[in-house]
Amino acid sequence: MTVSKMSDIDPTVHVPSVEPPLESTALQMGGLSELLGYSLKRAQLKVFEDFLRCMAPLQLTPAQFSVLLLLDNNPGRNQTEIAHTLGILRPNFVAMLDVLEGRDLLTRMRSPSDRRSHVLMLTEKGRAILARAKKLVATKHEARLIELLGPTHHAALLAMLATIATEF
Amino acid sequence: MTVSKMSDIDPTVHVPSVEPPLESTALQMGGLSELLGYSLKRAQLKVFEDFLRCMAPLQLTPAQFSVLLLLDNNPGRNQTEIAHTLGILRPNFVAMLDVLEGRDLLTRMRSPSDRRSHVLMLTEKGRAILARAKKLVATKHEARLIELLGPTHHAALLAMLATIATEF
DNA sequence: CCTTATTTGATATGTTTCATAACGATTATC
DNA sequence: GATAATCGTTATGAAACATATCAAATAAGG
Repeated sequence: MTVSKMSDIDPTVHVPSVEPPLESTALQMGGLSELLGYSLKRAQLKVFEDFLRCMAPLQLTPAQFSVLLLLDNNPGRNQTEIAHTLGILRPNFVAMLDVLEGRDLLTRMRSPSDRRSHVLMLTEKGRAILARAKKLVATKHEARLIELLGPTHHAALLAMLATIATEF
Repeated sequence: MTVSKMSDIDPTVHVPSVEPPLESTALQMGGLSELLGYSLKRAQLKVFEDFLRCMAPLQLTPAQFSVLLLLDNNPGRNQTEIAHTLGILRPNFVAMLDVLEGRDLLTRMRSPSDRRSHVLMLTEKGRAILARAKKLVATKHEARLIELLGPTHHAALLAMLATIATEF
């Protein structure tokens, strides 16, 4: 509390109304900042923004990066499996793959065992881009976040977010 | 590490290949879960989902709730100011206000001092809905999150998200 | 004053993201 | 062998997000 009590104010003294040079005062958030969802969204937007900046030389969105990373760690999976674990609906995944395949970062191959499904695999170029992307993410993006929060807090934050994502 | 060393395995013993009843094994996340942006997005989606569930009886989205809350704490502000502090672009704010005004939760009044701008104010109904909404958020929504994380972790999480949102 | 610039709410428009229904081809089930 | 389920795909729509522009009102500069 920085405001004086009424009894402290001498009515004979001219108080120069301490707020005049304020250019349209900042708004009261009214507890909005204490809403986890609000802070989550705000933080997420900032983080994605920075991700895009760091990844600008490779022209990869967060979603595209996650697809390449998942393919690299799970070769031979089909579209349904990859899309599902990323929370992407299959119809929307098609156009996404069209773009990545058009950039020659991955290939769709008809599976010999089940000729309905496509086996997804990173191309040589796809693996190269992913390697560079992982370096950029680690050194430019995530490193900045760790620097801001400290490694301990950063780890704690990750753990709490995982808890929410899986157990909420 | 739950995997035995090779030297621990007796080659004469039949190991029943511990993975057979797995229906299309879970995918390797390949470090994706350690990406703050990924976990942030996942957690944010879950939280918003729950917010909508809790708010279903009042039919308020997170964005609509934030507008009502901000108006209640900052009466007499115009559209530009409210929209700006919420990170909403003015053109998109118009339709949002049309809906809320159509539901008789707020009113647009031409300002006497500056007849370009609209002074926004909650109606009686708007204040009533907001009061019920705040109760629902506190008792159903945020309470569940605090129960999941514990009050201390919940507070720490809020603080870190605020740090990211403001200083990143 | 009078001209010029800026601001406010609004419209139009486009892009991106997200969600649902349905189809042909293939495979599984009974 | 008929029926059902699954795969990738297309079509389509709703919602969120962004840009350019407008008329009206106000502010600023000469």
